[in-house]
This record gives sequence, C-alpha cells and structure tokens, in this order.
Amino acid sequence: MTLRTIAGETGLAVTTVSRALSNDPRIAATTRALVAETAERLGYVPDRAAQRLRTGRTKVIQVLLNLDHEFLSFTHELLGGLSEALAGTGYSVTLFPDILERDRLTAVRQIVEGRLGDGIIFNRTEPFDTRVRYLTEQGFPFVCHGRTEFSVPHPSVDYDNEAFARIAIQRLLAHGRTRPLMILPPARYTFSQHLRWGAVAAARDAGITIELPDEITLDTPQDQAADWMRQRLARSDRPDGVICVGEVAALITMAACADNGLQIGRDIDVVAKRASGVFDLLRPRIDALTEDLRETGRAMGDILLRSLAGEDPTGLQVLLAPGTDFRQDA
Amino acid sequence: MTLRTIAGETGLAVTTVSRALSNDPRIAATTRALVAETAERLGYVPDRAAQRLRTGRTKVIQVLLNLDHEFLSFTHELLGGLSEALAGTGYSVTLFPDILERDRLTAVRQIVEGRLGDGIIFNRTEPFDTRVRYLTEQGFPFVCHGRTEFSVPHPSVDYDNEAFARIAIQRLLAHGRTRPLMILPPARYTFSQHLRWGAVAAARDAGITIELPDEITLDTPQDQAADWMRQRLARSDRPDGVICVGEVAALITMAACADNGLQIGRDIDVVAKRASGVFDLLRPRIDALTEDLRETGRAMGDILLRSLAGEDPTGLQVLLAPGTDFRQDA
DNA sequence: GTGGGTAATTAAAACGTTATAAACACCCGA
DNA sequence: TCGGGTGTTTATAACGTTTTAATTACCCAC
Repeated sequence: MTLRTIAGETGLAVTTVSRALSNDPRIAATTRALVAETAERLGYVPDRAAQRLRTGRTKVIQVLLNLDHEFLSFTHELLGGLSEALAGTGYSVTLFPDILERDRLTAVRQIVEGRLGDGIIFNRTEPFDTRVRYLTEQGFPFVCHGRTEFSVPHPSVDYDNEAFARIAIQRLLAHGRTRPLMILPPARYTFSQHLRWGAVAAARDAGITIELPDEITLDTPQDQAADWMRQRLARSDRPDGVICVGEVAALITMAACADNGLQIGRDIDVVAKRASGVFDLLRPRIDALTEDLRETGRAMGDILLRSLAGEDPTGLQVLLAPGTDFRQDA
Repeated sequence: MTLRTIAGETGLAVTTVSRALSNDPRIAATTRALVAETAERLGYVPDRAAQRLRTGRTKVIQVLLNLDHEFLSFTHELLGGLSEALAGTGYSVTLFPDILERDRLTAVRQIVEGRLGDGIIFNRTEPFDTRVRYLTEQGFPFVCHGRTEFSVPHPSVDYDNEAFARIAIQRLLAHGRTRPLMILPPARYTFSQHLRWGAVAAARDAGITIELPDEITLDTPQDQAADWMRQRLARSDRPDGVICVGEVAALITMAACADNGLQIGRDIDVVAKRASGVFDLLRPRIDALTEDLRETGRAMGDILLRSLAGEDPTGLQVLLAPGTDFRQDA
C-alpha cells in the first residue's frame, strides 16, 4: 500500500500522487480529489521512515524524562497535556530517559546529532542552562519548563513561582503567622531562585523573616526529608507556618505535624502548591495554590509547534499564574 | 557523516563498512577493527530512518497511554521501569494517546497498519480483549498489563490481585473485622474479576460476606466517589473494614473516615494497595500491600524484548506477588 | 502555422541503509 | 596449467518518499 499502488490504480505518476496528497496547487483540483478518494478507499498511510529519510524531518518530539525524582503526578499530567496539544498534527511524543546526574548535555547532544527528533522538551531549567545555550546555538527547536537568565529569548513555559511564594506568605500573614518556613528545590534550578525572591521580598515587606534551610531540598530522599521535618517541628523555635512547594512536600509536612501533635489551623498553618485533585482528599484540608500541569503541557506543545513553524522565539514565552480556586478560609 | 564517509576514509566499499559495523564474520577481523575505529573517531551514528526504511524494523516501542484516568503515579513509575529495561537496546519508547472510550481497537490498528512501532504495550486488559486477539492474529509483538482468558498464551505481566484481595481480607479478619467493603475497577477489566474472586473466596472461607458495590468503581470521578464513600460510612450499617485498590481510593477512604469522625484502627480498619512512597506519609499509617510498578515496567520491557527476539510466548507470562514490606501492626 | 506562454503531469535522482548476487585474489591438489 | 574451493570484498538494487528538472498538451497572438 504505497504511492505506487495509488499511482497504478489511478493511472497517474507517483510524483503526481505525492503532490496531490499534499494538496499542491500545481495539480488540477479534479485530480487531487480523485487521488484523495482513492487513497482513502485503499487505506493508504504514508511511510514515516521514507518521509523522514527524504525530508530529514522526523515528526518526533523528544521529552527528556527524569527517572529519579519528579513531583507526584508531574509526568502523567504534563504528558497528557502535551499529547493533547500535539493531537492531529502528526507529531508523536517520545520519551528520552535522562540521567541528570551526569553531564547535563549528553542527552540533548544525542538527540540533536542523531536527528532523533524535530524538537526537544525538558524541565528543571537552570539560570545559565547549558542545554538552552547549546540548542539555541544549534538552532534546534525546543521548549523548556522554566526560564533562564540569558539575554537572548527562547521558547519557554513557566509557572510564576515568585507570585506563588509571595501569595503564600501573604496568606500565612493573614492567619497571623510570622515565622514561615519553606523548603526550596536545589539552588541550581531557576525556579528555586524565583521562589526565594518571592518569599524574601514578601517577608521583607511585612517586616518578618522566612526560614529557608539549605541543608535540605525538595530532592532530598523522602524518608530523610520526613525525618528532618519531624525534628524541625519538634523544636520549641519551630515555624508557625509552612509553605510546601509540591504535593509530596505537603504530605511530609502534614505527617510531621501529626507526629508532633500539631494541629493544622490551630498550632500551625500550611500553604501548598497543588497540582492534582489529591488535595481535596487530605484532612485537614489545607490552603493551596494550583499549578495546572496539564495546561503547562498543552502550552509547551503549542509553543513548540509554533517554534517548529518558524515563528520568532521572542513571543514564545508563557508564564502561568497560580490558580486560586481553593482557600482554606473560603 | 554516513557510511559513505567512512567508506571514503578507509577506501572500502559501503557494503563492507555496513557489514563490518554489524560484526559480520564474513568481513576480516582486521577490517572490522579498522572500520570500528574510524566510525568511533568520526562519531558516526546510523540513520534510523534509513535503517527502518530498509529493514522494516522501527526500533520503537509504542505505549498506549490513557489520558483520562490512571492511578496516581502509575504512568511515571511504569514508564521509568520500562525505560530502564530498554536502556542500551536501541529501542525508544513512544507514547500513543489512547481514548479508551471509543473503539478499543483503533489505536492498536493504527500502530500495526502504519508500522508505527515494533511492539506495543498496554494495560486495562479485558478477559476477551479485542486488542489481544487482533495482535495475536496479526503476529504483532506486544505485552499487556493484565491477563486474558483466551486459551492461547500471550506475553503478559500482571499483579496477583487475587492474592492481594485474599490477604487483605485475612488482615482485616486478624483485626476482628467481619464486614469488609471493597470498591472494584469496572467489571469489564480482568483484574476486576481477580479481585472479586480473591475477596469472595477468602470471605466465604471465613464465613463472612464482602460488600462489593456496583454503583461505583475505581474509575468514578474522584469527587463523586468521595461523596459516595462519605455517605456510605455515615450509615449505621457501615463496613468495619475497607480494602482500597489503589492510592487514590485509600485517600478517599481516609477522607471519608475523617469526615465521619471515624478513627482508623479503632472504629474501622483499612488495607490498601501501595504503589509509591506516599503511603509512608499518611497519618494514621495504614496497612498496605505493595505493587511494584517500576518492577512491572521492567518486566514488561524484558518480556517484550524476548518476544521481539522470537522467543516462544508460552513462557512469557509474569505474575508479580503482592509485596508485604509494611504492616500496620508490625 | 509558428513561436511563446501557461497549466498539468511526469521521469529521474536522491536520502542512507541492507540484502542479493557477483567478483576477486589466493592457495591447493591434480 | 588448470579447475575448484575458500576467504574477503564489492557492485547493484531496493525500501517509499519528495524534489528538481523536464516533458506534454493546449491556447493565444502574430
């Protein structure tokens, strides 16, 4: 079932059939209709390998997947949104296992040099991300989750973590809390800086200080982080409010509260980043600001498609605002 | 950077280079070494599109991804294990968005007829799954998560849900609970039957009955399921034990208990299927049996590779036993 | 009626790889 | 000296598509 089959069936040349199927105006409208009808009838589907060999375009989007650590439900929701955005475009989504520990560039290099895809999607962006620099230099289409501090603009989708931190502080203040704590992602990631700035600025404006421990991060192994938090909340100088940047962090905090006999809403308050419906099931219910990961995936797909279409990268930045659909005191 | 480049560099013919790189014994050992060295030096990487066009093999594994409903962390862990198993084999993992609501066969058909991959992986298997039948008829390699009731054996990986249900009942009995409740997956899936059989058999052996409501399933929208459970536990004839087949179900149950003032361990007991580290963070801690999704993914990758290598499907079934690493009373 | 323009179609080449079949060099026994 | 092996290499074709350049058919003006 190839172009030759259709050519034989219609009596046309292979070239004509190929052109007709791509709606080339050089082919007579009647011929185009005939070819389309025949292709439909015979169930013709173009051979991607042949197309790719000829054109160099792979019709593949590579997603760098961190196998080790990832926020709960991050992968599923993001990939779901991405698939949604790419549906019907002929692009397929391929996962590229990424070991972040090693050289951050190897995975990206492999994809670019081996022409393993037409575009790349990745996250955990750093302020001067080597992958962003490399891909920009190579002129290879990509979108990253998170921003950089390069002066040259590049396609990116990010959540406004600075706003998240600021609003979270304000909500704790509204409950009379003045000694907040927040566990940050590892400092090398850009969004860690954003969180820090937002929190520090909001705290300074309110005349309070925020505790940002540097012996522990969001990537600390779960049991270790849980131990740390339990011990931290056991001390008399414990924080009276905790900002949780993610669902696992929220669960860790809630477990630590329970283990120390602290009642959320009375002894301590929690504001968390919410990324799935799970939060509705937690008791006590906690204050949360939403990060819509499915929307993030959709935006990344959309941006990448526009980038592949040759659109100028200057306009291809998206910043998603924290959703405020649920408040504890609402 | 193609075979021609290497051929030019070494003075050999393209055919010879191709053979040498695939370690063909017809090529002299010294020549093979020379070619290998040259390829390495020039950083040669074969063009997948050309290989695929010539051989028909795509070196792609297609994973059918349900975008709508999925257990918490299911996607991430399973894909992680799969990537692990496939690492270094040259196979890449591609996601194929699957709308289960429509014809269950369309996605699989598209992949087979369009030669979009060399193998397929999917889940939510039914007793007489049309996809399994179609793929078996076509002789197309695949592995599914879950078993069928066809007489002809096919590659599959499954969790022993029957054992899970049986052990769960026994654990509840050990706590003196005699009126257990379990919410099942939709009845059309095979693993729903396994859960049912295991639970019913264990209950019968103990001389008790188990409540298996059929107006609600694991796929019921979360808020609706939460409402149902809250109301169910509010009635005086409420169950004294709940078996939760998944993490979301466990959270729903715990929320309903909290909302009704029921204390787990005193008024009611819960046994759940655990698939991630999240459970360690829930308070009160609940009894759980582990399903290792990463291991599941690894097994599926392994089985599929062996199937692709032409191994007889008779031996390609894996049944994973429930892990018992944590018990409430341990 | 002949040259030139336009619209429609087509032949041929190419992408990079592998499989088939053929060629080559060499040595051995007769 | 020659036929027949053996070990090694090579020319050629093919996979299915798109692109470049060429061809055909037709109409119009001169």
